[in-house]
Amino acid sequence: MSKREATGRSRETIGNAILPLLTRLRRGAALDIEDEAALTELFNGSIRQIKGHIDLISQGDRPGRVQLILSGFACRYKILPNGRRQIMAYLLPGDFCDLNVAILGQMDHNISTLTPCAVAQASGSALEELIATRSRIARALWWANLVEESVLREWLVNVGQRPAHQRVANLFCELAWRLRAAGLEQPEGFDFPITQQDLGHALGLSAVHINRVVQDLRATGLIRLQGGRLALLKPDTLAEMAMFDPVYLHLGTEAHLR
Amino acid sequence: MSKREATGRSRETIGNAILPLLTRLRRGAALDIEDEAALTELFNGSIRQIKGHIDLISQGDRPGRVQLILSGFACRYKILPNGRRQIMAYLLPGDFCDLNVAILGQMDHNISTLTPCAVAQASGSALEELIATRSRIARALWWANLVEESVLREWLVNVGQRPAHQRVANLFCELAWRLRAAGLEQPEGFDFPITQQDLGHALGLSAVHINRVVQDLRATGLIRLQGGRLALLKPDTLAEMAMFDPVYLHLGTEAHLR
DNA sequence: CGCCGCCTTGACCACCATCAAGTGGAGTGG
DNA sequence: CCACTCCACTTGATGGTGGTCAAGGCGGCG
Repeated sequence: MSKREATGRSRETIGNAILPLLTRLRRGAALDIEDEAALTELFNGSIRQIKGHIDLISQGDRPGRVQLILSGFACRYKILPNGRRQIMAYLLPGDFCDLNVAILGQMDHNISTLTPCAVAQASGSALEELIATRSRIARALWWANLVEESVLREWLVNVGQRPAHQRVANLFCELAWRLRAAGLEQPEGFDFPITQQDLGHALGLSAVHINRVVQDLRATGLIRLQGGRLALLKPDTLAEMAMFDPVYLHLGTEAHLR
Repeated sequence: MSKREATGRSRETIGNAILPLLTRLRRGAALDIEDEAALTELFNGSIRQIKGHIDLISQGDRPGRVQLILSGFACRYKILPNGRRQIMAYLLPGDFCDLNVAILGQMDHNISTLTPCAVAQASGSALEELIATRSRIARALWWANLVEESVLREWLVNVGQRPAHQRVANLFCELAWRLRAAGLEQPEGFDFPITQQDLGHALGLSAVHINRVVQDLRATGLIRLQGGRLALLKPDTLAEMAMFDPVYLHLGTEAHLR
């Protein structure tokens, strides 16, 4: 979880890989064709293919660039002096890694890949200029940031108030809804490459207990989870027992699973 | 915690009550005299005195105004269908209540006072104009928002990974550092009007257990907590046992307690 | 083929929730 | 001035949720 980056770097065109970002921003702000072109151009041409379990940026860094996940899963996390680790967000395609560091000045946590990822990067100054000159883009980025904060609040509720089985079910629902919204749903469920260890670190539970809960959810026919794929077999039942209410995801009214 | 507001409303001048906000924003962004005057003017003239345990804004609201805490304590919270309550932030003087709703469009949680509060409000459209025309102010507000998010991340770490006594100690440290930074420190500690019930709701612990932990902290001479006042008797020892590292508060390098 | 990471299952027990009863101070009304 | 109420704090007893430790199975990859 903390090898330092030693990875391929290539000049590919970004192509459709920017789509998850654009479809998401469209929900929250009115972008015109030029705005979208400017964003696409911003991240075009500097794409890196990064292996799993590599740090993208670490606490204390003051980078002059901003990174965007194009494919794969990543996470924000902190490690305490006693070695305990808390994951504070899962980053899916279309999520920014470190927009905040451009404003805050310094990273106060780490970001690492969970799976192999394609990551685009843009220079901080180019982004700053876009923010200064295109107010719609500035607003859209702020909006995306606020949605992330909203998700974070719900995670705190989850860890603070819900028993283990509800926590796990809730996270499964959230990821399913988000992946669907990003257009990453597939006939037989979703790619789900997160280990039970990493689920535990996100939910404040031990890997052993995650396993027992997953067994239960399987036994009651609510989910199928095997071979790195997750399918919600009874999304409504699962959402209800988890007290999952997708409002906090700010996906808009049209986003429903079934 | 959910009476609806029925409170005095008066036309006072804001005077020095705006200072906690300005001193905080100065840490994160360069504001000139005109910027500060514009912010002061924005909130001037519409100040409400609100009693304790009154909702300032509720989930689902779409208000056309933004509220700022001038004095007193408030909190963000959510209530689950089963009645459990999670506090997601304590709001101190100088904190915005609902800046995010101006961008997100809809509140996804509630805000209520914990004690009697003085609250200033500004119209959303006036704020929007300020953001559009004064880029330094826009940046400062975004910065304040990101600091809040950083605090939220640390709360998740706290609830997810730390045992009860560290959680409590950590929260005490955070509030002491923040109150000191806001200029609200007093010779004999701080005003600390938060009930043990509300501490529990913030930390994911029962009020009974909070009480036992507080007893321990008192017995070991680390804190004094009585009569609505809190004093950290051995700040360094407390911070160390709590694994408290104030970096996440983004107070700047000068902010140390002793 | 052999190693390594992840998943799985069992045994044990600690931390913390819940329930319950009692104390004490502040405010109110007689 | 005193009874009364209300709320926050306090303390004890009991039990459950979930952590820790340990060992074994299984699949992927070098």
